[in-house]
Amino acid sequence: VTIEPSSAGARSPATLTSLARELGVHVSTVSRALTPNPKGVSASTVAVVRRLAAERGYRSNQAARALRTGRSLVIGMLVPRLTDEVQATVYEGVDAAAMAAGYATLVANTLDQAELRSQRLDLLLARQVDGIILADSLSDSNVVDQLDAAGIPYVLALRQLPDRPSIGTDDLRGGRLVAEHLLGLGHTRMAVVAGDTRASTGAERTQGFLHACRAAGIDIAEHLVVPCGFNVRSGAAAAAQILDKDPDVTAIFATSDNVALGVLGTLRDRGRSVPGDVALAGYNNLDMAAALPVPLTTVDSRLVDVGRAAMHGLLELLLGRRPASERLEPRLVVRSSTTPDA
Amino acid sequence: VTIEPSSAGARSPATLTSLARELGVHVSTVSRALTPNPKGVSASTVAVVRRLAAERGYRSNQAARALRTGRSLVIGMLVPRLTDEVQATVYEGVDAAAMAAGYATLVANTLDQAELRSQRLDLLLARQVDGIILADSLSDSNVVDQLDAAGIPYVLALRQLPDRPSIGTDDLRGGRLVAEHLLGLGHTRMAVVAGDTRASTGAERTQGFLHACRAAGIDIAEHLVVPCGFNVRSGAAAAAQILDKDPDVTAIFATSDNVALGVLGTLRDRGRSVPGDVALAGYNNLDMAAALPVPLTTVDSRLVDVGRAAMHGLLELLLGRRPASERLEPRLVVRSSTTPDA
DNA sequence: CTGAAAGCGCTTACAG
DNA sequence: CTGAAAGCGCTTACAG
Repeated sequence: VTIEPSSAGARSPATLTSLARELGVHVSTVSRALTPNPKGVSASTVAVVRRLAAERGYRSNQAARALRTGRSLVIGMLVPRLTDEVQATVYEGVDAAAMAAGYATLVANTLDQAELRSQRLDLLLARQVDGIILADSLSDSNVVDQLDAAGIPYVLALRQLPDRPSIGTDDLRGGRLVAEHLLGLGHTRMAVVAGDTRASTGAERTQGFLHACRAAGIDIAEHLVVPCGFNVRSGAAAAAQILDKDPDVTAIFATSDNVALGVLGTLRDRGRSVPGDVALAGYNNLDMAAALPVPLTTVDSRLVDVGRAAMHGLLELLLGRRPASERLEPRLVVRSSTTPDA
Repeated sequence: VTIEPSSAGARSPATLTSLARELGVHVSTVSRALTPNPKGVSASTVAVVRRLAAERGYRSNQAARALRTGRSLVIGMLVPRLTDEVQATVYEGVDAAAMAAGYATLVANTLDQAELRSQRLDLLLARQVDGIILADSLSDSNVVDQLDAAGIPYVLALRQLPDRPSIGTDDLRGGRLVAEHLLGLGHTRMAVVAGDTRASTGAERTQGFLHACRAAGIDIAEHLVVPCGFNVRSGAAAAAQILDKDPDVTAIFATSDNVALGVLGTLRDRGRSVPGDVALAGYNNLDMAAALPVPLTTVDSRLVDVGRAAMHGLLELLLGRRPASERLEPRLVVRSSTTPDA
């Protein structure tokens, strides 16, 4: 079979049928020859078919494949907001693992708003996603019930919910690590900027911190544990509230680096130095943390690993197995915002 | 027609055929009744069909629709890396506009690597995307030629290329705004951390800056214009190089806020204060810029608007019209990193 | 206004 | 090892 030079772009895209016609074989033969591990086709046929397919720039039509097989090879992911580097990093892990497994990922921002969350979920389901990764779970969110009812496989990432398959880091332990570090430096007058406590991340990091303090005989007043949104602005406001209530705190734990950055801004505005007047710790170990004028002590929450593991869990689910929920080990990263000599 | 209570989740998902059977009408009638603006169907039929569709939780199968109509209602977007808040913000604009128009967006990281770029492009094309937004163009990238050859509509966002449809901000002007600001403060000994000069953003912001300086009679030595990757680490290294060559620069312009953050770290390590010893300006006006211990002077590059406009341009293209390339107006945001009293 | 039919491109069980 | 057929769920031009 001689192959005509293809007049680039002009002709309509190659299909199994067009290849079959050109080769004088049946479309089903072409289809078989093009599967990853062809079986029941002669090696020579495979070679000829693949050569022409490459020549013609053939690309399998995923819509047709999806319709026929009932699997779209697309998974959906719901995140609070992708401009948050924390979320974007988890997504990076998900996407890498998804691509490696032949899946594409459709992400959607839900801005932690219930209405938007269910609207975007609907859109994902209409797109026939094979499964979903939820990185935006809040204690009051009900999308998991919708998913259970619809029978769509899903895995929670980063934020967990009781009795649901989920992958995250051990946030209780992460909070404890920070507490032990600050206690070891002699701090007793401490405050927590807790983040969104409807998210298990904010709640458990805070809880782990408070537990460890209590175990050391230090009780932290309730009004010095201030919830806030997981962003710079909201962190700044929460810090202001704390300093109004107790201007003499010597250490602040923020449950995310972005929140810590907001706290830093407020401390600056109030003329308090870090760590001279106030020691400050964040969480997540974003790139930004190391680069700040005063490098930030924080906890590495292994966000790419979380994303990758969540996708692997979902793949298990898609194969009909039951993946175990996992809690990865967090790691304390000590820098100058808590210890000047770091 | 009475509607049986649906046994949630258990039964297989509703299709046009299942609805038609249940109502005793033809599938084509159901299809027509469910289009946004039904024509050639009686109002009463529309009502009955829609009621049952809602009751049964019917969702149009997008794979089937795509196969039949030849349009997937999915667009692809190539970005260097979504963990860069700049890119994530452009994506947010694209996604918002896409969703409003009934499109889903498939994003892919290309890490500014040619090989990965063409691999991910291939995957997008196999998914039958209707069009593509390229936010990762470099002067040496050839994917646009591939796209031209394949006849796929595309729009460049943020980074431009000669003679291609593109939406961005006026980076020449943005660079000029920074130069005029610094010149106005009396600086003459200045340096530029240029970012990736294969990207039009890095190249033009730098060019605009240098032009304005030259127009004011200030020439900046070539070795004080240092290219780097658009990230914190690389910005830090470039700043070190600059300070090694001229320890007495009084002002540095970084073509992105992340790069500026890296410069800040190096200045800290060298014991130089900002703006006392060195004035520093960034670009993009990320949230982080305002929160830094020394709030950062920067240029608002209207990233969400860029994303939204790029998607609108692509929609025009999909309708067969030729959208004009656009350059949005940047805006200088002065903060304390250049003027202590700001 | 409604029905009947064709067909988008693919995969897969069934023959031979 | 190859062919022929059916069918995934939808849309749309064509009849009536």
